[in-house]
Amino acid sequence: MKTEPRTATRKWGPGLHPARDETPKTLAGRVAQQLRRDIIRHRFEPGERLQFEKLSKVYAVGTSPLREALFQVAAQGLVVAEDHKGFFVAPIQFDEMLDVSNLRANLETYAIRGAIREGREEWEVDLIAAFHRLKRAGLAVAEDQEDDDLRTEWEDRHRAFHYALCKGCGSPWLLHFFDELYDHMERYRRYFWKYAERAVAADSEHEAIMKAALDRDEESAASLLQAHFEKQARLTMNLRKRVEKATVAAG
Amino acid sequence: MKTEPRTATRKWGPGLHPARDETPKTLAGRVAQQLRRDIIRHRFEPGERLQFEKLSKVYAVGTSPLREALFQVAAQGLVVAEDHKGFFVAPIQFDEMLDVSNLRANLETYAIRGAIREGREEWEVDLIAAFHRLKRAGLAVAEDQEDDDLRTEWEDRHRAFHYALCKGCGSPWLLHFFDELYDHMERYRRYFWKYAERAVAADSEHEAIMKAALDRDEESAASLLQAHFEKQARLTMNLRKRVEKATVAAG
DNA sequence: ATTGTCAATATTTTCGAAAATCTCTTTTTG
DNA sequence: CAAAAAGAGATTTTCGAAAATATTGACAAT
Repeated sequence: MKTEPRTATRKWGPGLHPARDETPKTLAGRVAQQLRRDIIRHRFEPGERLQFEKLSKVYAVGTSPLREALFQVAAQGLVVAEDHKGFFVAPIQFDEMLDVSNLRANLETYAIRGAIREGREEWEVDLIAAFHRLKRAGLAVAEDQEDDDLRTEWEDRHRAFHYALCKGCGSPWLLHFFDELYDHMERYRRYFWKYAERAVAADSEHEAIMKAALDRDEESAASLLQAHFEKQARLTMNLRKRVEKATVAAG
Repeated sequence: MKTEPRTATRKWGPGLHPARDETPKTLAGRVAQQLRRDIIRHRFEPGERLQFEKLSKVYAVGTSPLREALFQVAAQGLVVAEDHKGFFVAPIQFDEMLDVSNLRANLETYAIRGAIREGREEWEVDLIAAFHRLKRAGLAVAEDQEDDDLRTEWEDRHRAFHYALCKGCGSPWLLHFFDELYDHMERYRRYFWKYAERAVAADSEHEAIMKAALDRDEESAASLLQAHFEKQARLTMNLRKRVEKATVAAG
């Protein structure tokens, strides 16, 4: 016999994504993480060209790991790749934002239903904890609406809350899509920070959703969550004209 | 002025995926396509190690494009990447198959509802055409159940039919997830060909779904589609024990 | 016998330069 | 003068070798 075929240690589920918190052990992975983060936080302009020479300096890596990182992020849609032409930061498009929002609404209501049916004690505990942390962050933001670090903390906890809601459903694929979509949504939300009144008034909605979930009331939880998404989308679209005016003026 | 910032030409939507039919202009893209195809068609064993030296010869490319291709496919979950350890063909896992199937059921029923509400004439025409092609392929397969080329043709048309069903919803993100999930599902289905009775008896279900869709009957279409998925999942799971026995015996 | 250490080997990862492709300007042609 | 062609320059893509990391097997210690 030649070589005993080694097989993958990781159990199963989509992708290579190193479980969001893990630190990648390769340059390529690290750059991918940074790049993702930097795009979400608008360190690059929407549609901006991502040149190798420039990025090589910014991230202090050679072309190989950079290229690999770019492909990873492109697979997620935060970067757009065009053969022989290069890579570009994904544009900001209102139509896409609505698409992402609608799909999230569908996915998360589906997930919460599953979680309510199958979620175990651990799910409940994590959910309550996540809400508590979100609530605290919301209060902090309300006190100082200009502090971007506080807002970032809120953003992280907001993601964690929604994730906790979905987690009990036990579908790795759904959670994978959740992550991909949430990244885009976060990017859009941050884009609107610049223009929106700084207000975090959604905590009561979050609380109501959580309570319905803990009561194992599938219908209430699902419809509250759906309404939550629709309301946020509506609020955001109200900003549309203002933003478009501002960007036109700036460009 | 320095450089007029070029921006991406592609409008928007997820990813780099070159619209499924387009031929990539780079080696990396071409290899990614081939690799995807080869994994779906089981030219590699589940869990098998994908070594650079070996793959370099198989696809006749250097390490750079190969590596980039691997990352692209890994982002989709068909390949699993482990830092400094290499790449592996995704394992075959029944739990995952069920997960994929359930999520597809949710996504496609959601899509068909949207399509029924918003789909235009073009959607109807494409759908009818796709069904007709699928039906023809089904008849061909029924005549010679051993011919793998016929089966492959059926498989392609089956994908096209489901895609046509969803397409009218007008959500690029949903269609993107559709593609990713379908690839996995096709891989699982092909895995079972080895063990299953060769029968393509689902065409009547497809026809019923299509008719409900064309009648713009959201509820019927959605529940028929849901039932379609559940039935297929049930049938497949019945094979589970047989397959497990076979693989244990082989290993 | 089992565990631990170390060196040797195999493999992945990264770099730097060559090749291929695209972009933009200039020149030629109708 | 407009439009096509050609050439120079910039950028991406690919290759081949060097560096970094994992794996294997031998040998020593408990």
